[in-house]
Amino acid sequence: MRFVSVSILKKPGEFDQPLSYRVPASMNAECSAGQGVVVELRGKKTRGIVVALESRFPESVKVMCDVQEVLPDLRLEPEIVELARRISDYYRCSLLRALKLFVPKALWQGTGKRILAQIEKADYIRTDPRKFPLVPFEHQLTGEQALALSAIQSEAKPVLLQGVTGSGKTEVYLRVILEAVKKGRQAILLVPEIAITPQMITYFERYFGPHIALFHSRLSDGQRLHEWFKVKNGYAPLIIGSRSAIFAPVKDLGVLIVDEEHEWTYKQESSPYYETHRVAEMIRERTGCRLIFGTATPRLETLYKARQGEYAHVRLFDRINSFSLPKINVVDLREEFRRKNYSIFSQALFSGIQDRLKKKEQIILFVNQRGMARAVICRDCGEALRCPECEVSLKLHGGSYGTQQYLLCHYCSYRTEPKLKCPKCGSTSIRHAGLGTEKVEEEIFRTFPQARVVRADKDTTSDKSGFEPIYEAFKERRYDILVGTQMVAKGLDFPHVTLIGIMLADIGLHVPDFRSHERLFQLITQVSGRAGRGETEGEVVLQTYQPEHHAIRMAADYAYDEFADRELKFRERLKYPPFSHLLKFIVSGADQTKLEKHVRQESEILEDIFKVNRLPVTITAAPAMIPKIGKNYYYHVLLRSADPHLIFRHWKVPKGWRVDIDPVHTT
DNA sequence: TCCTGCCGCGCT
DNA sequence: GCGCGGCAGGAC
Repeated sequence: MRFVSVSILKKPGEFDQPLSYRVPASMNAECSAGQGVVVELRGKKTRGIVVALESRFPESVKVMCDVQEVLPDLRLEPEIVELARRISDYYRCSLLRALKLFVPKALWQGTGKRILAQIEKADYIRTDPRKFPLVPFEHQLTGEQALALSAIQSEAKPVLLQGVTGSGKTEVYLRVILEAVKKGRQAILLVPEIAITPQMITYFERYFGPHIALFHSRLSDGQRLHEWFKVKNGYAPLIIGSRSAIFAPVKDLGVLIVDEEHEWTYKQESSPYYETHRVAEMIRERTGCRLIFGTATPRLETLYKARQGEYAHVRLFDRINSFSLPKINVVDLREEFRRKNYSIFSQALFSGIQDRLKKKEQIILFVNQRGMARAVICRDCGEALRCPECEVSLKLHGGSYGTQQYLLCHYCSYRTEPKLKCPKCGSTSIRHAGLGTEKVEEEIFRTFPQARVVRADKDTTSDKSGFEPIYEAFKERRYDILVGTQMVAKGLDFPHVTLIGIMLADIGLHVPDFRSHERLFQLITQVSGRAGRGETEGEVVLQTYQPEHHAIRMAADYAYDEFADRELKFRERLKYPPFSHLLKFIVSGADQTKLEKHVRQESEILEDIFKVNRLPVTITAAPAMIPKIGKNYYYHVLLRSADPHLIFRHWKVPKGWRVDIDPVHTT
C-alpha cells in the first residue's frame, strides 16, 4: 500500500499543510510527485498536487481517504516540486503558493477542461526544431556582437551582458536562443512588462513564426492556459514574457535570458515576493541552462557578482548604427528662474522643441508623475490637501481642453472636487505645485498649439489595449510629441525621435530609499537611449534644480563605471546590499497605537535573537512611506544582516505579518 | 446561566 | 480558505 502527501489547491490562501491520502493500486503508476489529483476534503471533492510519496502510514493520521482520480492534464515534473520547495523555503511562503506559480489558474480551478475544448489540441503538436530559423538572418552581427556571442557560448557561468542602449543585444540573444532551440531544447526570454511591444514580437516572429509562447499580465485565464499548452506540447520552443514566464512548463531548458535586468518589475510585489534573478539562479543550478542578464545599466548587486567573478562580464560599447549616444544637455532650472523664465520649458528645451517641430522630427517628453501631479498647497498655512483615508497629498487631474477638474488620491482612488478654500485656515491663496503628465500636455497645447501631442501614462493606457494604440500611432508619426511616464523610457525604438526632454529629473532623488540614486541614474540612461536610434543624431535636454548631483552629472556623462564605484563604496560603508541581505516585514492594523506598540515589542525580541546568536544586525521599524491606505495603517520592519533568515529558526512570524525577502523598495 | 462574537486551529 | 469549538464578556 502506498501513501502520498497532497497540497490542496484551494482558492487563494494559506491553507498549506499537505494532507496524506491512500493510493489505490490502480493509480500506483501515476501517483508520483507533481501529479494533479482529485481528493476528498471534508466530504467534498477538491483538486490537489502530490508533493511527496510516503512508504508507511503516517502515525498522526486517524482517518485516511483514497485518491479519487488522477488529472492527466495537470502534471508537473518532479523537479518542479523541488524548485517550488526551494522557493517556499527561501521566500518564506507556503509550498502551495510556490506551486501555484507553475500552474495556470484555469487548471487548478478546474475551469480548464471547458477552455481546452475552445483550443484545437491537434494544432499544437511538437514542432521540428531543425526548421528554425524560418528565414535567413536580416542583420549580420557586428564584430563586437560576434565576439560577445562567442564569449557567451564558451562560458559556463551566468553572464552579465552589459551593452549601451542601441548596441543590439537582441541580435545576440537571437543567436543564443537558436543555438538551444536547434538542439531541441527550449529558451525563455524575460523582458520587463512594458517592453513586450508588437515591435519585439514581430522581430522574433520572423524567425519562429507562430512557435512562440507569450506570457504577460494582460492575458485572460483562458489565453494563459493556451500559451501554457503550447509550451507543454513542445509546439513553442521559445517563450517570451514578463517575470511569470520563468515558470513556463519547459522540459529541457537550454537558455534563460533576463533582458533589462535592472528593471524593478522583476520583483513580485505580492506573496510570494520572489525575485526573478534569484529564481533564475535556482533554475540554472537545477538544469544547467545558460543564464544571461542583459542591460545597459546593471543593478549594483549584479555588477558586484560580475566583479567578484561569480558571473562572467561581457560588454558591448558601440551602437550598431555607429551613431554616438545622444548628448545630454543638463539645464539648471535655478538659472532659468533667475532669468525670469517661469515656464516649465527651459530656453534650451523650448528652442529644441520649436526646431524639431519645424524639421518634422519627433519629440519625447518624460515626466515621472502622472496627472497634473500638483499637490494643492495653501500659501498661508503651508498645508497640502490630503486624502482623508490615506493621508497622502491629493493630485489635481483634468482641466485640459476644458474638462472638469478634480482631486485624486493616487493610492486609494478617492476623488473630490477642487477646493477654493484651505480646509485648515480658510485662506483662499491656494496654489498648485509640481509637475505631471497632464500639466505638461496642457502647457504644450498652450505654447505650441500647432503640435500634435499624445500622452502615455496610467490614465491613458489602463484599458485592455494598453500602450499599443498610442505606440503605433506615434510610430506612424501621427503625433509630434509623446508625453509620458516611465513607460516611454523602456526599450522602445522610434527612429524619428531626435529630442528627449526630461522635464524634472529631481523627482525621485528625494525618495528615502538607498537605491534612489541608482534608479535615477538608470532612468536617465534609459530615457536618453530612446533618442538618435535612426539616421539623425539625438539630443537630450535634462532639466534639474540640482545639476551638481553626482547621479545626474555621471548619468549625463555616461559614466556608469565611475557611478558604480562610488555607490558600491557607499553601500559597503553602510552595509547595504550587496554587502548584506535585507528582509522586510509589512505589518498593518486599524488601530495605530496598538500597531505601534506591537511592532516595537516584536522588534525588541528580534534584536535579542540576533544578539544571542552574535550576528550583527540593523533593525528599523517605521511607518511605511504611505503610512495609511484605506482604513489600515502600515509599518515596515527592515532587517539588514548577513543572514536575516536566522530569525525563522528562533521566532514565529506573528499573524498578519507579511514577509518580503530581498525587498526592492525599503520604504 | 445563556447567548453572542471573535479568534485560532485543523482539515487526511 | 472555511467551519467549528472554545472562551470571554455582557445581559438577565
